[in-house]
Amino acid sequence: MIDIKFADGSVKKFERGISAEAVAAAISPSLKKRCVAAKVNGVLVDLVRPIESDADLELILDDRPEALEILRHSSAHLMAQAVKSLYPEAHFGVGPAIEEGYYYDIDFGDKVLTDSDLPEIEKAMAKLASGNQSVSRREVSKAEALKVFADDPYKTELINDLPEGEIITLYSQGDFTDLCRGPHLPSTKWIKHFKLTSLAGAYWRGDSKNKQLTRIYGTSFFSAEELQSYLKLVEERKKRDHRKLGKELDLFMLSEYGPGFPFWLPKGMILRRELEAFWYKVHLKEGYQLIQTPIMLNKELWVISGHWMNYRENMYTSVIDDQEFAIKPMNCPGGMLVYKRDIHSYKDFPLKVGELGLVHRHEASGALNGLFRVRNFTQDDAHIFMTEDMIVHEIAELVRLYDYMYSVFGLSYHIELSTRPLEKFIGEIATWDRAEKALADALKSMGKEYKVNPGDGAFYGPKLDFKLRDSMNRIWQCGTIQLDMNLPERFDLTYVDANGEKKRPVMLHRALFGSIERFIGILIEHYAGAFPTWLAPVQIKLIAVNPDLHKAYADRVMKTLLDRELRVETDYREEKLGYKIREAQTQKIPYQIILGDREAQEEMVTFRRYGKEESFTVSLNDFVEMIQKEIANK
RNA sequence: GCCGAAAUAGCUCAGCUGGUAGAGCAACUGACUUGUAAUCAGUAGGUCGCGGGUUCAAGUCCUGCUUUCGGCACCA
Repeated sequence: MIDIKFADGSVKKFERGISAEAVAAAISPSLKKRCVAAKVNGVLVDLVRPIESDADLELILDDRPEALEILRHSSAHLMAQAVKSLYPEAHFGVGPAIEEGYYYDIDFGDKVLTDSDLPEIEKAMAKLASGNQSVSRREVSKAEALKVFADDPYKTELINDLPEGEIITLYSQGDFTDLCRGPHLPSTKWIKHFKLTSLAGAYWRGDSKNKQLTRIYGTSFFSAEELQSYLKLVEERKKRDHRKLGKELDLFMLSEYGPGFPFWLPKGMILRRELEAFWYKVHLKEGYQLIQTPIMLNKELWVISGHWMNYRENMYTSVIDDQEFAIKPMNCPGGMLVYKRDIHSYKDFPLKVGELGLVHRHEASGALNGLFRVRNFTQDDAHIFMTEDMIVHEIAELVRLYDYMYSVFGLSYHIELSTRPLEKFIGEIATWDRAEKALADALKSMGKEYKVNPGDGAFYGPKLDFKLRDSMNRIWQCGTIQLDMNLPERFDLTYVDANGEKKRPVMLHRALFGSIERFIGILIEHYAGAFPTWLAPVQIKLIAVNPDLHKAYADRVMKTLLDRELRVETDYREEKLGYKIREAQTQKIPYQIILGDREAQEEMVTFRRYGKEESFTVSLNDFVEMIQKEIANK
């Protein structure tokens, strides 16, 4: 007999070699029904794995995130089984569970799979799943595994890469066997609510030098309701797509004459200018100085900065008077020149210099995506020069600033600290260690949680990245704070210390929105195009009930609102009220004001908020006061 | 850049196996004179992304290019 200790601390005796499934069944049949897998001594295993000695046992029920991952992983296997039955020539790569589902990379040989082939695969999956095949696990030697997958070049490659002596496991269901670490569901009967979602090319082992396989994406849930609500979320994201809303709300456009170079339309321009005005205002208050450096600078500058060496393929260049020039992909080299114009004293520090700088980067054509990935964009950049002992305090100041700015938009975030790369890095390891510690200390001093990404820093220094979560539960990397141990050296930046000696300053690059263009794209989707009043391109729509009778009063109201710097549009068309309301609503204008006899007689306005049914009648002055207060509070 | 798909009126889309284009919305004109999410009627609007080819005939088939979309790779 062995002792099984449960998560609640209780201990029970069972026969040696009992499975978690049998343990669950012994407790209650209903528990067994909901069991997907088990954690034995903290290790996730199949439900049917025999437990050979005393162990801590945790049953993984179907409401656990781990359970969903197992379901999806098993769904990927089921899909592979279905594909194999339909396309016997197919060779399989890898098929993991991912954030919102699973995929499998498959080599179909000469056969080109299209979306229209997916339903057939789905059908085959459903048929196989309903067969209630049991899933079995088998441990084999490397030689044996190679024999099983002798005809499968990708699996063979994977097996060959496994360390000698490692226990290799195979999972089988019906006539299908896959190389897999597991764990898996005990039976395919669990897989009921799934869908194949899309098809794409994907490089074998994620390397663009390798052959491209066909990747089939799918998702899977334990209940029909969860699948439905996921599909609804996908629909909602599509509705909020900034490319679609940008077109519908006349914010920006793209032209095939300039792929990746967005055009800002009048309404988008207002949004953009409001955002920038806010940024300028806050940064001036924070003690930043503002500069603007040229778009295009001589190649020699980029040689000094190191960009010419490392990133030349992504830079646009041009020859002017026999001299090679490059359009800036980053603002820092220009900023360095500004710093060097003057002699600096330690008394000037921290010196905070901001720039909304338009940069150009030649992104791969396939990477372009609306405002999210463009070839020219405006970085809300700043460079902070200081002494090393100021780092902790300045980082803390920045985190406080970011915290405030993101909160204005209702965006939550988490921070990731990326540390020194293992190979490609410059400078002394001791300096890196100090810099990394300074970043971490700043966060700790503020009680901020953070995740460490070891080795993920830039070659010139460690960094903090701010990952925002939007209203659709997606993560966007926007803010960044990077310590740069490279440029001050390359540009020979100096300051004069208290002893009158020249010293090397420490420099920080930082961006808060990252790219103004991209951030606006995020805001469009985050707000679903219904911007808060301070950002809305049109804040108020004035609708005259009967243009003939009420236009004069409406014009007076408009003048008052314009005088108060509110953004107003009028609708004097000879249409039914409902028609005009509807249009204002679809344009997501925050306030609609209805003006008719009742309002004209007493200098009143009747307003209705976007998305709300009720309307309120107040004096024009009260309305102005209310909306101005709202705008001021953001 | 790579794999796959797509491009038709300002927008959203239809156009089957080839027979020189169609709807709804928007625009314009007129009627209606409107009180909270689409009043009615009419008019106009297109080198079917661009080039080449097959054919008596191409939006439709083939081909090159451009752009877009879904991914992959990339993202200092």
